[in-house]
Amino acid sequence: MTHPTIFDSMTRSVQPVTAADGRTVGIYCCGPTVYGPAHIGNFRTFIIQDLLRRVIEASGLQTRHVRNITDVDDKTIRQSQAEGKSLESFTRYWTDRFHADCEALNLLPPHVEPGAVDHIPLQIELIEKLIAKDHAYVADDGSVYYRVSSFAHYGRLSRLQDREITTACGCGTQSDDEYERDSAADFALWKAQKPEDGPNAWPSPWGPGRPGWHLECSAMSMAYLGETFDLHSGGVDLLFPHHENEIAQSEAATGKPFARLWFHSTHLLVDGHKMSKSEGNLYTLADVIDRGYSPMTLRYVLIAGQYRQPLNFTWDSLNAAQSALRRLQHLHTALQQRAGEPSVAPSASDWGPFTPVYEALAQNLNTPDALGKWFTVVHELERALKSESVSAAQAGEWLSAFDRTLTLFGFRLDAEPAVEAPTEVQAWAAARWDAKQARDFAQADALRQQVEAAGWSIRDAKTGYELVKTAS
RNA sequence: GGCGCGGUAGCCAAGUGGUAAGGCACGGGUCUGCAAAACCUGUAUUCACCGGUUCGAAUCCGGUCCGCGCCUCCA
Repeated sequence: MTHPTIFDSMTRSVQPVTAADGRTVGIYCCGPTVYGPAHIGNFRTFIIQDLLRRVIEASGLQTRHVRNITDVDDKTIRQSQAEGKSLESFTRYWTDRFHADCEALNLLPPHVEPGAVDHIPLQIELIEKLIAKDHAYVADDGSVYYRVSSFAHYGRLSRLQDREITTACGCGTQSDDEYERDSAADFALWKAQKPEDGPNAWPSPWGPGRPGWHLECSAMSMAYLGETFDLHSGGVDLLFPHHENEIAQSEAATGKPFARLWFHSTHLLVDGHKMSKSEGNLYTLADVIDRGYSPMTLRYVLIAGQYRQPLNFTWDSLNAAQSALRRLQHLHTALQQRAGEPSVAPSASDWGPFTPVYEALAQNLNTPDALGKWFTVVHELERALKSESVSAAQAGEWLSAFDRTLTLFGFRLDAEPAVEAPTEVQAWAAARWDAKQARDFAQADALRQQVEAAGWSIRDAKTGYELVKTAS
């Protein structure tokens, strides 16, 4: 079976995903900061990571998937203060919301999901190591900074040569609270408590404060996956400075290589521009559902582009995805009917006719290619079911291979929840059926129009009819 | 300015040297009282532009134009 590969940002080349121990691939994904609903751009990254994990597991390797929850930083503190809530209850709420969205999108739960607040001592330990090795220094206010100049490899991942903040963006002036640093490129490992932080501070050898953002990922990834682990992942925007800083912190502290592979997914765009909280053009899963689309439809849209290409989100793309998904659902139903009721236990080791689909995914997670190959097979099976006499056993085999493919993509083909039509619409439809049976087609057509004007359409079958809500 | 990604049919999008996958939409057909749904079927002599290499290029090289991302919190 083809071994999965991905584009590694460090070497800028496609590399095989391997387990250093030969069995379990350790994966660390930078998770959400829980101060509001995650947007669909966040979920593009999480879904791609989910897909990667599924492909790795399908290839025969195990995974250990760690994804953190950032539950303390400027934004969580500021927002919880503004709402008069404790940081804990505030982040608890948004963490629960995040989990609900993940479940709806059929994301496999990480094996470990550590939160920054629960790992403060671990982070303090890491800072102490860095200070001891002279990679960090304590500022007058009790903050601790990482000395970027002390780490020779700094910039290797992002390839940004000039670390000084003196670029053309005109933001060369440091803000007031940054004067403590020796160099503008240095970043905070520990932030001393400020009045606006309220009670949100933890004791440390340098006084009360809280950990810097980059630190939690270094501390927790190494704690749960080891000082050197297999794969580190996140959105491209984390490449610099977040991941660069993680490398600096971790490798300076341990003297060992940090992550063996770096996996980054490109941004989701809206109207050709990056979707982000600061741009104010973000959509959430709730927005998508409000417009009448299922979470699976969103999952399809977010998978439809290769992860290294920018993907421009449009509402029309959801329509296309919905139609495509319906076709899959249809084949599934047809296979089930042909296979008969007691379907054979799936032969879980065989992709059957869907082998090219797995192959495409294993090859640098080429989702568009995989989807293309998938529909080619779908078409072939549809034709076979229609024109040839496919045995129940054959259909059963195809069905189990198809189900396996669905799982590989992470699609759940739950039947659309049946929506009850209003009683008056139901009455019109019933009257139309009677008129049709009486061959009073003029009356039947008039009633059909009435029903359609109300937003419903009638699908006749041999022995009855079905009411379906018209797509809005 | 530095670093990086990209420009393929109406839309989305594979394809990195051998003669353009797939999805959506649209046209035709089967079925239907009519429809819908479903299935069958058709649709790019051409891959931003200009040169070059080659028997052969969307694919390689050089140049031009355009879009986007990062360089600052950010998936």
